[in-house]
Amino acid sequence: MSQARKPNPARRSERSRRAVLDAARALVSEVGYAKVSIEAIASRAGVGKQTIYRWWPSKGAVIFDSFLELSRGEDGVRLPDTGDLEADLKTVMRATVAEFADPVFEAPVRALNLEIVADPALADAYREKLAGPVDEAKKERLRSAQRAGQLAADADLDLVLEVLYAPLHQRWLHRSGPLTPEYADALVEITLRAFAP
Amino acid sequence: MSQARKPNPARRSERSRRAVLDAARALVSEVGYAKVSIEAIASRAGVGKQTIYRWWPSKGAVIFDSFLELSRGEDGVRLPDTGDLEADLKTVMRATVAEFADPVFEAPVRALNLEIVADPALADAYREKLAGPVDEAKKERLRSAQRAGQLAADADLDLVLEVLYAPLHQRWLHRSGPLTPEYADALVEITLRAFAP
Amino acid sequence: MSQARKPNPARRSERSRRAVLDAARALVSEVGYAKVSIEAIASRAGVGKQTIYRWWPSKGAVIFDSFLELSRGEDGVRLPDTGDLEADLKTVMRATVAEFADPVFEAPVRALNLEIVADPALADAYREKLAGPVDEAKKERLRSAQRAGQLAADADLDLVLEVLYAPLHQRWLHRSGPLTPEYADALVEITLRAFAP
Amino acid sequence: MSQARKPNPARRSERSRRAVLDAARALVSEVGYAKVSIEAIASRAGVGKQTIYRWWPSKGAVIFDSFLELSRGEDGVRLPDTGDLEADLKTVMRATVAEFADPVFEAPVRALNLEIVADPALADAYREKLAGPVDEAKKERLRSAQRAGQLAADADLDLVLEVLYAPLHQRWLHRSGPLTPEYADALVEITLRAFAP
DNA sequence: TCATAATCGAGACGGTACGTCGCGTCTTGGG
DNA sequence: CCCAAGACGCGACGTACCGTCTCGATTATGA
Repeated sequence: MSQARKPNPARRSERSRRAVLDAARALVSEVGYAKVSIEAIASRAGVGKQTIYRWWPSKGAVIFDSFLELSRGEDGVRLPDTGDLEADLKTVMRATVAEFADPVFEAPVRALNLEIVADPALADAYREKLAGPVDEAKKERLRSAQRAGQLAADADLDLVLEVLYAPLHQRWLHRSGPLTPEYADALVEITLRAFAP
Repeated sequence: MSQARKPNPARRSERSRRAVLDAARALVSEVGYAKVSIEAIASRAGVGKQTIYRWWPSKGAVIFDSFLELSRGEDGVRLPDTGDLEADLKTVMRATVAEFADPVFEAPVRALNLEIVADPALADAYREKLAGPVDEAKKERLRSAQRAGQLAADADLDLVLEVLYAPLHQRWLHRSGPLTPEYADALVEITLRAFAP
Repeated sequence: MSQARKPNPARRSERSRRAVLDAARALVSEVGYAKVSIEAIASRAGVGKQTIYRWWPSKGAVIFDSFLELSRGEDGVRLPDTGDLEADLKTVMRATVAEFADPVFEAPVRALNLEIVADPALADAYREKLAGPVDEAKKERLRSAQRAGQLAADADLDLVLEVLYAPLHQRWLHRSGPLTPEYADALVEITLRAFAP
Repeated sequence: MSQARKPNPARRSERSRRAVLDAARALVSEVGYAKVSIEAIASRAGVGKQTIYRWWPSKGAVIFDSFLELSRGEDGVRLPDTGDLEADLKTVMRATVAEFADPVFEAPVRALNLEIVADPALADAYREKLAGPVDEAKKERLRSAQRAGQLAADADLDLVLEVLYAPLHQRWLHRSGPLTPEYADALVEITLRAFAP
């Protein structure tokens, strides 16, 4: 039998790992997700193809990892808490809108979304590693608001986040409308009205 | 100069067109969007590859067109209007939830979403040809509700639709939570509260 | 049954015929025999592909015909007859050598030879329509020499021509040596010695 | 710049090389030179197309190589030397005539000639690798005859070979006459008369 | 301390699909 | 009925990458 070779992570070359992830990120920005090939990543990284196949199961996984790498060290995300929920959320939402408007984020973030839609395993990893911590921070802020009586005490916080963010994400993904600060504000106002105490 | 040989649509073979679209639809269902190749479509359709390249710019466009074809004749979409907005919306939303739960729709609809995210041109076509008419029907129902005083008269109807549907779509796309009738109801209630007169 | 359609030559368009042959000749010179396509000939000639397929059985036949066309009117080829066979033959052979050295003849004549080697039907046509008349003129000169006692009376004239020309043709076809006036002379001398009375 | 990826011959797979050449030879015999495709060779050889393109520049080169392969080990070609030049040459020429009459040789040898006429590089390789050694053996026999006073001491041996063989080759290539033992004899006699001491 | 085993770069391999070219046939509309 | 135009099914082209598979040449322990 062809023994599912298990490489020994202890011997893994850190230098190669970084080179691969850096090359992956650069290529996604330059040519777009669909046109990135493992061959190109290996070549750009100065790495043998086998080294990639040894440590990652798919192109999507490599690129996903390259995003993960970016967000390392961003631990302890924390939302502003001035006591004024509406103001705080508008600050955050306006920042999100601005981020999406940045063309530098366009290619990689769209690539990330493609992977998530296409691959359930990556979707799981995304929720756990990337979205999870951020969502938790947001929910923490919402809980603080619940304690302050600015939000229905029995509101389903996951649902609140969906109502708040999903319209924005969809509009960006589908390019179905402009992403403006006013739009950010409107989403906050609507959400707060929907989940008012 | 880029030549851009323009085929003469008058001579286009209707038989080939149908065969290609049918084959495309079948293959997406059978093997999934990513694994469908133009070669396979041509072969299945009993058509030369050139015939596909002559009339469609990309695999995505073929598959997109195959969806379009499905929804032809569905003109005059019309939402129920019993006078009770909440009940009507819940009916519609529950139906939507059920549709998304149907494994037969899984592959093609996910494929459609991948195309839209990846290709602006297809996103435009989607909004105009597929989403547009349906959205218009929904907005018609909402306008009726506005006249009946069940919805804020100044509500931005596009926004209402986003708040109503985007959470559902996102949950499905990201597989980030269960799609239940209760979830459908919850979205309707929240939306109505947010946009109450 | 699919009736081997027999076109009516009476209705044939002379204008198209010329255009095709001219285009064929031009293309062989420009891109070489192998790279000439019927599609290109038709396009260059401003003629429908069917018109070519209607009147010629193959690409080779078209190109062959284009050579035939060139040699029309060259009727009554006649070799010089000064009474001195050796001098006359040297004149002719030197002219032949010079012709082969002309780069303008290179592509078409090589193409012609390729056709002849590859296609027995064209080889027959070649012998009958192109080589035949010329060979007959040569043999006429040789017969005159036989009468003058400069050549063995029982010499097989076809064989004489082969000994005279085949080495030259082969050297040119295989590029296996230089084609010089001295070479032409040498072939004449050898042949005359071989077939001396 | 033209990149010109150079594969590393050290890593070349001998098994693939043989399989390709064997397949090429078989296909030429079966369907004829013109109808052999690289795709068919690769498929028959159980080899990726890229493996062919990596090591050979053209279909002609593959097929040519397949002939070369056949003649390996045929080193030390040597003509009979009974002391009687005329008898020896007739033996050899009759054998050559018989060879050309063999339908098994028809397709491949004609293919070889087409390549040589069409491609100067292959013509060079032909002269060096295939014709060269054989010609050298023939010239060796002729030198022996010169020493024995059966041939002019100052005869240009390349020319002798041309006069001897070119008529035969041409007759076969152009199918312009029958190849009989008598024809072989006649060529020998003529040549000996032409180059008599 | 050194052999020894895994990882590394490189890249050849059998394949699949790409997007293009040309084949020979067929259809359309004009003269 | 011929003609120009050109769409059609088909087959092959030469290229790009896929994922697997050797190759030496470094490492980096653990005997």
